[in-house]
Amino acid sequence: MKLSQGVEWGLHCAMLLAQVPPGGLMRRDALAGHFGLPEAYLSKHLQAMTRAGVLYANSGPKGGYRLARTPESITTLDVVEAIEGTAAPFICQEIRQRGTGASSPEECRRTCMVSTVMSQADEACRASLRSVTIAELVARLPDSVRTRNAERLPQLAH
Amino acid sequence: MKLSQGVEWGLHCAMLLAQVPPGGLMRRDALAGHFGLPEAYLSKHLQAMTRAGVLYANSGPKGGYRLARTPESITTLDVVEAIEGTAAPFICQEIRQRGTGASSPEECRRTCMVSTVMSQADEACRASLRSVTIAELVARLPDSVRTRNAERLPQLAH
DNA sequence: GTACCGGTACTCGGATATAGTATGTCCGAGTATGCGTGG
DNA sequence: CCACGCATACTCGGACATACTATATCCGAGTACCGGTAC
Repeated sequence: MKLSQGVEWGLHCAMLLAQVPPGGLMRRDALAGHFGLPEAYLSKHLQAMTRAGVLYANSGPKGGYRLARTPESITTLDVVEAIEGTAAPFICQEIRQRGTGASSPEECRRTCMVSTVMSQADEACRASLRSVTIAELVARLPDSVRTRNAERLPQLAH
Repeated sequence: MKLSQGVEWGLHCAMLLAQVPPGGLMRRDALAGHFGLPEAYLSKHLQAMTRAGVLYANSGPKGGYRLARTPESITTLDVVEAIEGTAAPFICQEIRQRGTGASSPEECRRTCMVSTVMSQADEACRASLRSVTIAELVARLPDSVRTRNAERLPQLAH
């Protein structure tokens, strides 16, 4: 059940990219250096976010990453699903239909209660993540951090 | 992020044990046979639930498992935590304090927003699981299943 | 002087090793039973 | 006949292999730039 640490990296990177001036691209090594992360491994997560349509990437000189949409339209759930995958964490194996105490297909027309409860918990978790956007995360950063980024990022981006 | 399949096994076993007549113990092989599960591996999860105080186990002849408490006082969260562990799925590594863009300890007096959001989602998930008890899961089983269990279980338990 | 072309340097993307955890299995510790024995 | 002690069979508990996924890294595909060259 442990959550990948890549989620933390992805969210912080998304927050940082949200603070880059419009039109600016930020290179992979700049992102990695800003947070002290291994660039080679970070690339995997950035790649996943790009595939999921959260980031937009450009190759070649003057290339780099930027958000694919506005920070207001990107939720934390988008980032988590981009990295962890959209598959449900719980997959019912219908063990109620197996073994000596197996239920008949008739009795299984309704979804297994265990599966239902787990799905509800999953949905509650997703709803919580969906309710917060990247823009809101950035807005709640300390003022000093935002101002420092506003000063440093134009130099790192291009 | 994938959830262990042992959770499904544990919940179904807890539901079944809740239907055993009071005072009756159910052996491990009976549980495994009822659901068609590998007995050797199931023992690991039953062991975890016993350690967590969800189940009570008795060794020797006439031994077996029973619920440690009433089905009304055992929540699905209890079972999930017993098997998956109580550790939070997300652990903040404070990458905001690392790298060239590191924030000062002053700016980090407040908890990292990323960590906060993830904790809220985790708490939402737990609250959802906590709101459903084993007794309620059993109550929502099809009548035919409950009656069949009421007939079969006294033979399997002792 | 200008437009075209080729080479070059730089960026991201996917294929490739390694480590840690979930999965699956086995044998040993502990216990109530049942029998044999002695009083 | 009764009580005690011992051997036994049966149960769960934890130590031991294996498979899969997350972690970590590297090199190749693609692109924009820059300089040289021909007109």
